[in-house]
Amino acid sequence: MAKNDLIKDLGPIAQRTMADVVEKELREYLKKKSFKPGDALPSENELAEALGVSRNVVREALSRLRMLGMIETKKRRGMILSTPDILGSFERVLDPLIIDDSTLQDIFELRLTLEMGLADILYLRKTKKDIEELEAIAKSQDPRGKGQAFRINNEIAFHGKIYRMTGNETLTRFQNMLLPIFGYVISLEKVPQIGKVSHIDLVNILKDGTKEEFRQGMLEHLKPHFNRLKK
Amino acid sequence: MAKNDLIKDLGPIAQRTMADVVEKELREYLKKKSFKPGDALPSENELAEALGVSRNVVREALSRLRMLGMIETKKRRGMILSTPDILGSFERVLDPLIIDDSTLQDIFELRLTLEMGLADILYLRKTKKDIEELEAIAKSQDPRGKGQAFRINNEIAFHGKIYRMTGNETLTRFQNMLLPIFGYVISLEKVPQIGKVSHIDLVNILKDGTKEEFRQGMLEHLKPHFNRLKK
DNA sequence: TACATTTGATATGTACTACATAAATACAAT
DNA sequence: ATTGTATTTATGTAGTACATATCAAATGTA
Repeated sequence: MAKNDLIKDLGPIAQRTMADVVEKELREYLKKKSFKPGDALPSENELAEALGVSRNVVREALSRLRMLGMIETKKRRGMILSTPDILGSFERVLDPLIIDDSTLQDIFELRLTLEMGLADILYLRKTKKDIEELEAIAKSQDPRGKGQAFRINNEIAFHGKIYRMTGNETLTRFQNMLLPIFGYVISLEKVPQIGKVSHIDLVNILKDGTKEEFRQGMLEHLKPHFNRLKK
Repeated sequence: MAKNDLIKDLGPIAQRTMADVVEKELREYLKKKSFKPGDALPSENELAEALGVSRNVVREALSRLRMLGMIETKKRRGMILSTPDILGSFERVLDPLIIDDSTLQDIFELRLTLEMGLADILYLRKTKKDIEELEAIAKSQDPRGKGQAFRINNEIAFHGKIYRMTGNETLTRFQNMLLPIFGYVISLEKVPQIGKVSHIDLVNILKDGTKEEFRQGMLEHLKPHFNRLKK
């Protein structure tokens, strides 16, 4: 049997460390006991003894949960369960340089999907004031290009404002995190292309147009990106 | 000055532990040296000595990076940088029970946004075979309710298939993670409501209809959820 | 009694040591 | 050339020790 086949059939044995096990164990423990935010956890020593591992291992596992914001620790008081920032952990990993190309492409498409799906919530929440601010941003953007960096900043300012207009903080933060990826993928293209519908056009649609018109306008605006998608 | 103002102005001093600092330090180190996946890292002892902390602290920081999939460790060989699973960390935190209500609502809307934005990529990639499979799923679903659990499973199967049809693995996994949240928020409503457009209707649109018709159909299908959104 | 101060106990944070274990390397043997 | 053996090295785990912050109780004071 060829070596490649062997690798395919067997693969490396996943060797889990005690810290891995304890992390999982703790997570299940928290779930099982249905701890609520603010509830106190047993001390590190108690956990270590109960699990039959060294305090060291417990601390490595706790360190992970702490990073995710699932627990907070105070000296003497002990540890309490808290409500994690769900995007915090995400943020740590979103570096274009360490993400594989396939996933980068996926994220690129994910962002396009969000952009095309915004219209409904946007039209539910947009205010006159918001549109005025968006217009100000769009007008400050000279269509005559001043280089790649300037163009990308424009994009960020404009689209970022649109997300903020939805009033959805998680969504806004999320798209903000996706921006570097998006920018990275765009930077790979040789000749930057611009859609037929400009930012100003979109603002005008937001003023008088319907949801459907806005969606159509956004599609046109993003057309160059959609055109690059592979079937 | 009232106490609340004080808290607002000053806030608690964020007491960062050495592990926090080392984690950040390591992350910057990896970035600065522009390590690529597969590259070997210094040993724990070397890192500890260089940073002037105990090996213990270094291990707590490394444990976090290991959880995120940023590094892999093998005995004797040492540590190597690897490409993290960007959704892996996300998954760990997505428990409806520990997320605050405001964020739950945000995620609910995020999922609706994705659903409404899918049409373009879906129409780019859908195949005849996919539609047939989707139809099979839709037809196996008896519209006469068999209880909440059955209805939710139907939703998951059908919409899950739609996401898979986009060929975007990250997107598919992402929505799969959002499902528990979505289900949880829905379960809070007293009287379950069903949109005018059924799954079978959506399949039929996919067969013959346009992108815009599909989007309109999806909007109708999700109408009960959209109606619950607050302005 | 009410309030301020001191003291003690406790849980986390950090350091250090020790050893088991796995794995790469070199070398010997069949 | 493949297999077996010894050595070395880095991680994985255990355990001890102590600093530090903080809660709680005890003590002192008006």
